This record gives sequence, C-alpha cells and structure tokens, in this order.
Amino acid sequence: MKRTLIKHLLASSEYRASVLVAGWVRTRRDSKGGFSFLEISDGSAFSGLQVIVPGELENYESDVLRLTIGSAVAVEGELVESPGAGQSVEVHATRVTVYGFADPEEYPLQKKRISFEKLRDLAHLRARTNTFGAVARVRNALAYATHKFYQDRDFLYLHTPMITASDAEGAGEMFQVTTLDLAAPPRVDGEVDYSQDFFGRPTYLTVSGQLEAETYALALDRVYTFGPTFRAENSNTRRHLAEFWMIEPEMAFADLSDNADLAEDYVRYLFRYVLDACREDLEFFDKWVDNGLVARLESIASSDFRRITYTEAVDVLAKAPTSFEFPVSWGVDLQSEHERYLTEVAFEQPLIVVDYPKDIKAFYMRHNDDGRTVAAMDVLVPGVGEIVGGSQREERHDVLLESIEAKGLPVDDYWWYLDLRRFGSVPHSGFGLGFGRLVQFVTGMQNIRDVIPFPRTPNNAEF
RNA sequence: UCCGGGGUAGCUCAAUCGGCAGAGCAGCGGACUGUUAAUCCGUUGGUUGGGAGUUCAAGUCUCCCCCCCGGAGCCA
Repeated sequence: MKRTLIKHLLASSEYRASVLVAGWVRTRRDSKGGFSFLEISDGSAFSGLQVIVPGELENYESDVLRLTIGSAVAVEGELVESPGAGQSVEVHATRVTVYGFADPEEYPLQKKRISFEKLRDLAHLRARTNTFGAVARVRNALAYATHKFYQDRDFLYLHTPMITASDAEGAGEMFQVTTLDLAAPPRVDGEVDYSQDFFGRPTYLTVSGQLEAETYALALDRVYTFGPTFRAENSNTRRHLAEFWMIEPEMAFADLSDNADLAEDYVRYLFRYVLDACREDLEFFDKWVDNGLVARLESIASSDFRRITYTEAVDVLAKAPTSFEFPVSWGVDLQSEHERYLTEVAFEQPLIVVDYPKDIKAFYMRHNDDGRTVAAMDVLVPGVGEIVGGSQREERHDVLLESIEAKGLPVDDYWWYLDLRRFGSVPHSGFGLGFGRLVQFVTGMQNIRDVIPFPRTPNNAEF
C-alpha cells in the first residue's frame, strides 16, 4: 500500500477503509479498556495523527506497549471520524510495524518543554520538536517563495563563488581557505609563500556575492543570488552567525528608488506567502513564541513601508524624548538603539532609510549630487533591526576609482570590477537580505541560532 | 572582543551566615481511565562545568580556565 503523509490525512474530508502512515511517536497513552492511543508525527504538518491501537493486535504486548516518544513506526488502518475533542480524524490500526525503538532512559527529548538553549546541544534531534519542525517548514516556504518571487519577475538565479580572493566590501573578517601545511608553511623572506598555495594566492570564504552578481546584472539585466556567506567576526549576539544565507538581487537600469520598491515588494510578498502556506505553524509561534505575530505579519504584508532619509532620521532621533547611550548627530552611523527607536517607537512599522553619509558606507555606493551622501538604503524592522542593506552602485568609473582610493583599498584587486564601468556602464542597484533574520522575524524566534538547522558561531561547529 | 547574568539529577530549577545536596517533571513499578501536557500511589537517580587555593568543613569564599545566555560593537 502507498504511504500517505499525515498532512494529507488531516486535510481529508472523506474517511477511508485503509491507509498507511509512518512517523515518530510523540506520546502513547494506554487504556486498560484494552487499547492504546498513539500520536504520530511525520513532520508534514504541525499536528500529529492520533492512532487507536486495539489490544487484539498480535504484537500489542510485545511492541506497542513498549513504544515511547521518539520511536519510529508504520501504521496501517482505517481513517475514521474521531469522537475525541482534539482532532477531527483518527486511524484505527489494523497493523503496527516498529522500525526503531527509542530507549526512554536514553532518549533526550521528552513531552515536557525543553529550553531552546538545551536543544542547541541536541541539534541532531531538535527537528522532532514542535518548534523546530515548524521553523523548518517556514524556512522552506520562505526559500521557495524567494525563488518564485524572483523567477516570476524574470530574475536569473546566479551561483556566485564561495571561495574568493577579493575582500568584497570589507564586510568583516574573513575565513581563510588554504591547503598549505599550517604547522610548516613555505616561506619567502620570512613571509608565507602563497604562490605555493592551492590557488597561488591567499583565498577566503566569501562574505558577499554582490560584486560578482554585478557582472552578470550588467549583461543579463536582472539576477539574484541565494547562497551561504561567511563572516569570521567574533560576534556573540542573537542576530549573528558565522555562516549564514543571503539573498542578493542586482538590477541593471535601476536606481535607489527602484531598489527600495523591489525590497519592499519582496518582503511583503514573502509575508503574504507564508501566511497562506504555513498558517498552522505561524499560529503556533503566535501562541507560544511571540504573541501578536500573525497580526503583525498581516499588517506589514498589507501596508506600505515608510521611507525616510538618513537626515530626516537623525532629525527624529534628535527630537526624541528618550536619551540614547550614543548621542546622535549628522554623520554618525545609526546604532542599534537608534534603529530600534525609529522602527519600534517613532514609526512602529518597517522603515526604509536612504541616503547615508558617504564616509560611513561602502566604497561601491553611488555618490549623490549633494557631495556628502550616497544612495544607500537599509530596511529596518521591529525586533530584528536591519534586515536588508543595499544601494545604487557607483557606475561612474572616475568616481568609483576615487572612492576606492579614498577608502585605502587595493585598486589592483578591483580591476575587473572597474572594467564594468569602462565598458557599457549603466546605473544599477541591488541589496542583500539576511535569510536567517528574515526567518527570525517571520517566526518570532528570538535567537538566529534557532532558525537554521546547524548554526555556526564562535566555538560551535559540533554537528 | 567588552559589559552583565549564569553552569547543581535525564530536563526545569531550589539550597538562608560556609554546616547531612532537595523539589517538580521524565524514567521505572503499580492503580485508574476514549485518552490528548492524562491523573493517583510508590521509587531509582549527583565527580554541584574543569583546575588550584582558604577552611575543622566549600554548591556557597578567592584565583585561573572552559562553556552558555542577554546587551554592546561589527553586520545581514
């Protein structure tokens, strides 16, 4: 018999004489009336399936009464209306096959709630919990919706390299990639001789695919990347990972306003999609993790983002009836506390802040005509902070070259990036969205380590 | 990396002035029941993160180290 996923049984309105399901036992409750209740989950839906196992089954004593949380079973039986309160349908088993028991003395998960901190030590098992199953389904839905959004808009999915020689934007410390013997590297004049390394030069894990994406945008018009990036920063916060996934669209013939439009459309599309596709999971998060989550997502999905300039933001902050740890004045970068005040207190909605001072932003951002700002934008959301960072890129060769030099960067390394401005240069724009932060915001999960299966942070690469 | 809070039974946490290391849950045994965080009775379970020191006596005080959490910085 063909196996049916539990989500399809739960959605089924017609009762069936014979079904086959398989999954992991969540609970077993015995009735001395001579039968047992099993709750089985296969991860296909938030809810599990209730199974009634009659005592007459030949392996009832030998197997069924030994089933505990975490055991894996297959159940054949009749799908019927449930007289109980907690579910609309249930299966009356005619056969129960045990694939694997889970010794209750050893199995670390239990019916009671376990802290997220503890579950990080059990990352190989935590997907079996309600919360992490729901996170996995939501993360999957957001990934699918991302591709759908860009594909529907004629963006081309681009694979940028994970190993790179360029320190793209000075976006942080990089992990070095080498095949040299670290105990005894070859040396020339006391310095490590990288000409003998695998690539004949020092190489690193990428911190961003943006610069490479620009080369394709200036040929194929619209592209996006969706891949892993790496930062070797010793960051210990609930919003940072050493390895995280980023989505970076890049558009030719597009200015900062087009860029902001895209970011806003994209984020709202994702919220709308996941509200439809993962309703039960989101309602679970709303109830147990972050009260008001669903209403917040609904509200953001159906309202415009507020757009303000950096200069206006500084103005609002200067007049704020709050005292900040870091004083605000034009020219300083916005601190977390400032961003939070803007998005959580002053405006109480997602914000797009544009036109930052050029001195605090990356070299590739387009200089505005005012001579002191660049066409940068950050999307700020309540609770998570900066979720998107982007800009219109500097397309003028002389201005870009000047900017690289002004930032003290090695001009020679950017020869191919500068070439894009020598041959058929056009205005273009793009942004990066941290996928983990997106999942954080959509699920309400407090810690980014709990929205990716195996988080990489300083001192943590166990799995 | 900096600041603050932590690390005690499988899990979540108590432990007064330095004085016999405890509870709930889980597990195990039993009772009961169309149950659904089931309930009731009984019961097993400890190198108190690691190391050194002070003391008659250290979970508790001192020093060093490791790890976790929150905030900051960096950023997405």
